[in-house]
Amino acid sequence: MSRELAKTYDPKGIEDRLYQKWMDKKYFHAEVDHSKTPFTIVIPPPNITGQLHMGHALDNTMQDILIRYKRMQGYNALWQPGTDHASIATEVKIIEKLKEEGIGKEDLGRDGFLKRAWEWKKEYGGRIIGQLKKLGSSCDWERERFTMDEGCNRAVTEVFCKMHEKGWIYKGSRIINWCPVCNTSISDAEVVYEEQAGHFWHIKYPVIEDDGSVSTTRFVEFATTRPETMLGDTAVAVNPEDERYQDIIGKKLMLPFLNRELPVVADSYVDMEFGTGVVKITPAHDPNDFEVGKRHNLPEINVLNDDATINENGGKFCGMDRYEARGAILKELEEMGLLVRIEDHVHNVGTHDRCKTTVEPMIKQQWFVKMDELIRPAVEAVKSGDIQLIPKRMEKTYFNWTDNIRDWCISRQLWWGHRIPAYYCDKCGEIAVSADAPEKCAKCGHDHLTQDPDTLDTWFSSALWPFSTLGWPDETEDLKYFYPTDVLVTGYDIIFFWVIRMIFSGFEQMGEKPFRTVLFHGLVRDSQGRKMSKSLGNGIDPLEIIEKYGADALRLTLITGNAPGNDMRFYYERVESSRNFANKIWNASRFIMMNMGEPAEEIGEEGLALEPVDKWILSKLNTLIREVTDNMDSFELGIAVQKVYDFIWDEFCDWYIEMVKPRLYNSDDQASKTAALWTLKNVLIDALKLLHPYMPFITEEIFCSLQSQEESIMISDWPSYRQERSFLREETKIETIKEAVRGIRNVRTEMNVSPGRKALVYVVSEKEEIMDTFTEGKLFFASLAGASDVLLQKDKEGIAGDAVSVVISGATLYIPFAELVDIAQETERLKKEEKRLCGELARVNGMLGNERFLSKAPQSKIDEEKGKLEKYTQMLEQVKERLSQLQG
RNA sequence: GGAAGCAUAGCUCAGCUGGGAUGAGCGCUCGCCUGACUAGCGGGAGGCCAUGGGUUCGAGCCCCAUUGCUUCCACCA
Repeated sequence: MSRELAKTYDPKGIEDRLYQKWMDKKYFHAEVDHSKTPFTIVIPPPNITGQLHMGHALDNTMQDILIRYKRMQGYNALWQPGTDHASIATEVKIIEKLKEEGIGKEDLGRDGFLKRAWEWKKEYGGRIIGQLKKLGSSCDWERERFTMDEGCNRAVTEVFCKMHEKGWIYKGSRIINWCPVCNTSISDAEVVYEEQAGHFWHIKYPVIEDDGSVSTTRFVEFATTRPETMLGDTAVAVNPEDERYQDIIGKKLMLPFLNRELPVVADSYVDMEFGTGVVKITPAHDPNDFEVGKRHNLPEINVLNDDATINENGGKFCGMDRYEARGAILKELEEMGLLVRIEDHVHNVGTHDRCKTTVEPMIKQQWFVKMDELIRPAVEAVKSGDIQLIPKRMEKTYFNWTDNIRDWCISRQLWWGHRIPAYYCDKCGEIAVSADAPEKCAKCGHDHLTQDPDTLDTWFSSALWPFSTLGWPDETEDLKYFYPTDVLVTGYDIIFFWVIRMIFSGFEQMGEKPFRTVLFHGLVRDSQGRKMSKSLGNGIDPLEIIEKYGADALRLTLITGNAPGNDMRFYYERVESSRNFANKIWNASRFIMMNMGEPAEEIGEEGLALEPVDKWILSKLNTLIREVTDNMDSFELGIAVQKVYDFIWDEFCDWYIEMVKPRLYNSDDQASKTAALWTLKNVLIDALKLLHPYMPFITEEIFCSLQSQEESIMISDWPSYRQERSFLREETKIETIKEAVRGIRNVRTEMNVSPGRKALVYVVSEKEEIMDTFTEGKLFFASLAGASDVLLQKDKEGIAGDAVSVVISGATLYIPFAELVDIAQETERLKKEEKRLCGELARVNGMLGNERFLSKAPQSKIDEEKGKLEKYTQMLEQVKERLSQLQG
């Protein structure tokens, strides 16, 4: 076997090869196994129209980390994948494509259109799956689902029928948001408000006098931002308390153009302070007016067609576009002297989040889900902590929505989606809701019924995702075993669209929450903090990053330096730094393999001549294992990997490997060399395991070449904390050495060691502890400023006082510590230290002298402080002694 | 109008339930091609933790106010 490995790590080829291997071995696959505890995550299904973007990359990296971690811990880990039909997004795309071919949606007809849609799905639906694989996602692809597959369709129909029977799904006339371009109603959540500069048109209507004549002197003035809606006015309202208008309440006004009589009604909805205190009421085109209309029994007159042109109720303006009509109406009003003035006005205009068209509130027959009862268990679950939101502050956002919930408009005038299972009798109009088309009308017996043409909001099926993917409505073993799922990972931006709806659906259909924990992440923004968007052209393609730096580097970048739920900025520099880390591990492993020679037979831990350095790194590793595991259990993914990163780079590479080199190069002591090699290899392996969830590819690649018999790191055991590997004494010892070495390095710069020479540093000390640490043997460390090699050794002759002796080019120098430093500098440093220690002591004394602290603080804390008191007192004494030496 | 978040090194951010800012990456600077790694090694300079009060033995962290930025919700004609 060749040990020749490239000097730099190149993920190209390696990643694809390993992913294929994992697939072949079926490591991602999970089946019901009652001997193991399940751990389940359902993927937020990406749209079939979608391409992998940074948000997906982050979301799926987090899920993969959790899944791989739990899998290594021995859980039966299932990551359930699938895609979303994304009704409106897909339909819009297909229409666009048809447009290029010069075909309209209507030309194809419903069936023809759906055929095209399925072709689209077949062609593009798999694209994003392939991209998720590039990222390393360990989903169980054998279980891949689609929101419009047979099972999900059944789930949707079942839920619709059940809820309809319960009376929680109803059909009704309401003001809904209508998108004239997409030609469909949209839910409140899909409306985005945009601030736009507009106008306030002050208009007046003439009063109809008691004798029936239209007054030429008495008018009522009001202001509007949408003059064209006047065609649908059926009243004018004032506040009942408003003194100014008491005389006209109950009178009638004349609506220009249409000669409709408008009653003046009194309603407390009107704000006296705002504008003129008069509001025109258009029940068919404004949600508030609709309510007023209901209270006063006003007629609802719809003046718009679905394409936002004026309909036959608009008199002579019939056929005009809404904005064209606005101009025409204003012009005529002006000519009639009814336009009083025009004011500039900035207001918020509702637009459709998909196409940015200004939505038009319209009165329509739509299907709704009644929310008040349904939402209750969903509120309770979060309140009681049955479902945990991370970070916790997301609960406020959650309750803000649940507290103000309105009925959910679920019908869409689209073709691509789940068709509503409602059938209308052609003869008597009776509605029948059922999974299968009824043969005849239950009321009149007529045998011809027509299905509702509308489809359901795309989130209706997504809401069922955690259990529909596990087989619901059938009572499957999967469902019993894997449900409820454990964690849902998603962005905070779809908390209303999706998270809440899954929660209430889970409780309603399953009688149980869909997941225990929701882990939110923020948005990935560009380096200037802007949202990545197509229109700005500032999107960064994760696949390009993977291509250039590798999936591991991308994953590490996305997961570090960011707290849950916070937005993050994407920097290429950070990807480079991640890539550099991959390279660092690669080279550390290369170093170890070079020294191992041919893959050696496994050496047992017992009987090893472990030296203090070995015990030190093992002890450090042991602590790391405990901390990382704790962090991951509390979903602190970024913190966990940061610790692994620091351990590998600083402790393992920069210190341990350097300290162990002399033992490897001068192999006179075989037992010592063996111990070093064993430690190198085993520490590396455990570190790789801790890193594997984050950087699956490189860890696997190294793991496999490091030990030929183990087939994969991803099914190896997660390292566990071992008490017997906690070597506190050795830790202290090596930390002392590190401090000494750093100290020597600092003075070294002033020693003018000529480049390319070797230096030997002998350390002489009366203090047994320091002696011991240096007698670890020949400690090698690189780059003591100018010296190409430096060896630290115990001096055999011994010189009083703390000192180092340096051998440069054959000449030996014994340098007491105190002389190595600039006395003025050192004095200053020591004085600072003294001051700090005095401060510390004051602090500790303050605490220990405080009765409230002593009575309230836990005993461990008090002991800790007592320990510090002792330590600081000692240190202060030493500092004082050194100071007096320097000054003396 | 209501709500939430953020303000810590030049930049981007970590700092867990109040207990020493040896914070991290990048950048900058000085010295090094040292037998794993220049995608590297070693050193260094950068912070009255936004402002003003308060609670506490002790505040980056808790409370109040102020300023600036971001986001979400509601939408008043």
